[in-house]
Amino acid sequence: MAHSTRSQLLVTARELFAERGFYGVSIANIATELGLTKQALLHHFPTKEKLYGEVLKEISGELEELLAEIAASSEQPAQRLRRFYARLVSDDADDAIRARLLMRELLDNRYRAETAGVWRLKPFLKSLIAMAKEAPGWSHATDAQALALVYQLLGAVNYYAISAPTLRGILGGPGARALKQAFPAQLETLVEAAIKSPPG
Amino acid sequence: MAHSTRSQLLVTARELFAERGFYGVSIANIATELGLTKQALLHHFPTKEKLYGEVLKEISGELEELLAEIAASSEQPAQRLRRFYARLVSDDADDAIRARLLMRELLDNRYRAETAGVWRLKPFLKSLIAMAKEAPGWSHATDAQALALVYQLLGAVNYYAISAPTLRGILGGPGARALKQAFPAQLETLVEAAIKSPPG
DNA sequence: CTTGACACCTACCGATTGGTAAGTCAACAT
DNA sequence: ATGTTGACTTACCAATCGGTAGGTGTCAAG
Repeated sequence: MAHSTRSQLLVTARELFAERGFYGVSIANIATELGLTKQALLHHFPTKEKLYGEVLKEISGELEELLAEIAASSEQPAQRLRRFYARLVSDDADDAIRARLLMRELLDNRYRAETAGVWRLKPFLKSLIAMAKEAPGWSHATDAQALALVYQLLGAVNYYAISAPTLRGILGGPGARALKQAFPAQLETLVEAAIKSPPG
Repeated sequence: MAHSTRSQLLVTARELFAERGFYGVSIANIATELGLTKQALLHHFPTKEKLYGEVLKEISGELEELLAEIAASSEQPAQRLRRFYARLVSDDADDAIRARLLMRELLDNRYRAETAGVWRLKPFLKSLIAMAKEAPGWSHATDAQALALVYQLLGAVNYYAISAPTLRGILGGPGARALKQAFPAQLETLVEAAIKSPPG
């Protein structure tokens, strides 16, 4: 049932929530996008919150999957981290949508925290910390230091990932394209430089 | 008129927009926070959009002011950049509110772009790029490369700045405090390492 | 031929949204 | 005394919000 109404609703909801935020989208918006009424949506998802929660669950699952895939590789720790961050900044439109929705959740969840099980990000961060501490020079770092590192890099990637429309506005098409081209190499440099500068 | 109703409304609006986003806050919410009716607010600001626009204008002004202040100092370029980023991650609650609101604007402005004059961030980014290109080894970098650098660092700082509640949820109080303590030093390391790794 | 489940609909609900209209009331200038 | 003005109010509006109630039509199983 890859194209069932239900899964189409989830896809559409993800896109709209990512673009306009939870309060910026009505269930009617989501349903009419597929030529349905909001009652059709409510037939598949009992409430708006539940729908949002399911979108979030899908996303956290995808993230863990991605990290697990890279963690399972036989590369060096530093190389794995580089590849992980590079992967997050891919051109894939779905990745941008996911980054936007996660950023919004980061901003909003103070007001929806426990209801949606947001702390799902916890194992994801734990894995990242573990990966960082395997890098040369980082084995003696504290968890807080390793977390600061991976979190800063996460920020470097995701901040950019959500900025595409704004940057295109500020820089214009050619400027935005030049940035898009320069960004990955600069990011790799940043990740490498950061790992090579362990604390202490 | 430092404590005029008008300026109090602007302060309250900034806080609430930062916490819940444009669509998550009603003008009635903002007004009742000060014991007023929403019509009192509409007396001072003709529409909700105009109110939001004024908040945004204030904020971009503050950012440019901060950057100008640091740019005017006699420090070395690299030192100025380090201090600028460190300043953004201060404990100041107002800084956190500003970071949250800017992040929301970054996410939302595709749908409100020209109306609110968001491209005000442009001179701010230009100044940052100029400051980066003054650092040793960066004079031959392209604008796109310098922008990639400063934008990544901006992301590293702001992503963390908006994450406080979520991280407290994930890590618990002690863990969050340890991170808060480790973050600035790690950030300085990151900025330094990044500047010392010019492209090419 | 009937039954029941499923997917979806129209009709409706009370609450809330941003905003308008038309005041009231105190302070101040003439 | 008499306007005028600024700050704020109550009363109201149509539109939209999330959600409920009670259908209709289709299709497969018995």
